[in-house]
Amino acid sequence: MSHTPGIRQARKQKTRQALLDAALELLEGQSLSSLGLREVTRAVGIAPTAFYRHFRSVEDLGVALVEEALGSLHPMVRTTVSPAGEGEERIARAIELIAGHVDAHPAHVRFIARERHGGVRPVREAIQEQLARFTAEVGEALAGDAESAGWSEEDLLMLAQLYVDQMLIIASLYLEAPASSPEARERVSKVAARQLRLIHVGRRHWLDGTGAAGGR
Amino acid sequence: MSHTPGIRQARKQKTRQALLDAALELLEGQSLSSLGLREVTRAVGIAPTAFYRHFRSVEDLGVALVEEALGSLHPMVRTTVSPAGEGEERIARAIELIAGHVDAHPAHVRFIARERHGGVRPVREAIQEQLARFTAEVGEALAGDAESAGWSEEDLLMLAQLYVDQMLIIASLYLEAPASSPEARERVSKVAARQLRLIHVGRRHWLDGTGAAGGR
DNA sequence: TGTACATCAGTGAACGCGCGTTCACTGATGTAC
DNA sequence: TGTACATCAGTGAACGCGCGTTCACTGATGTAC
Repeated sequence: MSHTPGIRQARKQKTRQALLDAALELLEGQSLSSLGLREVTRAVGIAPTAFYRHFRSVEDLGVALVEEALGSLHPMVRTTVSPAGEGEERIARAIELIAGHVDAHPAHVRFIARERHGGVRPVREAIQEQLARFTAEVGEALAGDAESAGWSEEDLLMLAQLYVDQMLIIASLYLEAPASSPEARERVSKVAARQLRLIHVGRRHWLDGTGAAGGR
Repeated sequence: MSHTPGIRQARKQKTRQALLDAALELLEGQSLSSLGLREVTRAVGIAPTAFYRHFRSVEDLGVALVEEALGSLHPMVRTTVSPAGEGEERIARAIELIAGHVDAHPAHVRFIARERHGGVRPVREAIQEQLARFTAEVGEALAGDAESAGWSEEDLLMLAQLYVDQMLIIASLYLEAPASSPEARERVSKVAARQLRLIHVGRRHWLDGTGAAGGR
C-alpha cells in the first residue's frame, strides 16, 4: 500500500491504453496477424521500441484486447439471461443488450468475431476460454429457471452453447448492417427475435413425447 | 472448339492449382491478410514474378479459394437437406455430411471459418455471397417439405439461416476436435445432434398457439 | 511435313521500403536517509 | 526539507531481412501457310 508510485505508473497505464486503443482501431480493417508493431506505435506517437515496455509482442497485445473486449461482459450477460420474465420479453431484452453493445463497442465486437477463428493461436485460445465461461454461466442461469425442470446437465449445456453461438451470430449481423440504416438494423432485429423464439419453442417442447430427458 | 491449345494451357492450369494448394496449406497457420506472395511461390517452387501470370494479388487468389471451397458444395447441401425421411434420420445424415466434409477438406473449412469475418474485404464478401446462396437453397428445400405447411416465406428464410449458421458452427467444432481423438469427435456429434433436434422441435411447434404464421 | 513468326508461362536481377529487434542513452520520478 | 542514488518509460540510431513490383529476357508451345 505504501508503494503507490503514482505519476509514473499512471502515465505508463495511459500509454498502454493508448496502444490498445490504436491497435483496436487499426484492426477494423485488417487481421491481428498482419498488424505491425511499428504501425501501432506510429499511431500512438511513440518510438517503436517503447512498445516493449508494455507488451512482449503484438500477439500479447491481442490477448490483452480479448480480456478488454469480453472480460467485463460477464455480469451483463448473467443479469440479462438470468432473471425471469415472460419468454418474449426476455428475448427482446437479450436483443437490445446485443444491439446496444455492438453500438457502443463495434470495434471490440469485430475484433472478437474476426479473431475467434483467426490466425493467432494464443488469441484464439483466449477467446475460446472466455466463450466457454459464458456458456457455463448461461448454463447456470438456465438451470435456475422453471422451464428447465427435468433437464439433464448435458442438455442444459447444449442449450447454453446454442444461445452463446446465436448471440455472436446476431452481434456480427448487426456489425454488417450499416449503422446509417435503421431499416437494415430493424431487419436484423426481427430475424434475430424469430430465431431466438424458435429456439425457445424448441426448449418448451423438448421433453414432450419422451418421459425421459431428451435422448432419442 | 478448334482452339484447344492443350499442353500450354494444361501446364498453366497445373501451376495455378499448385499455387492454390500451397496457399491453402500455408493458411492453416495464419490469416490471408498476412500471407505473402513470395511465401506462396516459394512453396510451389517458381519465381515470385510468375505469380502474376495467375492472380493479380493474394486477395485475388483468396477469392478463387472461396469458389474452390464452397462452389462445389451446393449440390451436396441440396440433396442432403431436401429429400424426406424421418426427422432424426435427416439430422444424422446432415451431421455425417458435415463430419465427412471436414475430414476430407479440413483446410478449406478452416479457411472459410477464418476468412468469413477476416481482414480481406473481397474475400469476406465472396464468402457472404456463397452463404447467402446456401441460405436461399436451404429455404427452397424447406419450402417443399410437408412440415413447412403454413409457414411464411420470411419464417422459412429465418429457419434456413439458422440451419446454415448452425452447420458452420458444427463444422468448426469438428475442426477444433483433434482428429486423433474419436471421443472428442463423438462428443461434438452428440451436442450437434441435440442442437439440431432442438431446432427441429421448435420447428414442429412453431405454429402451435397462434392460428397465424409465427408472429408474437 | 516443314518453315517462319507469334504467343506467353516462367525467369532473374534490381529497386526502394518498412519491418522487428538490439543497444546504449536520457531525464523525470521514486526512495532512502 | 534537502541531497544522493536507483528506477524505469521512452528515445533514436543501427542492423539485417524479406517484402511486392518493374522490367527485359528466354524458350517451349501454338499457328499460319
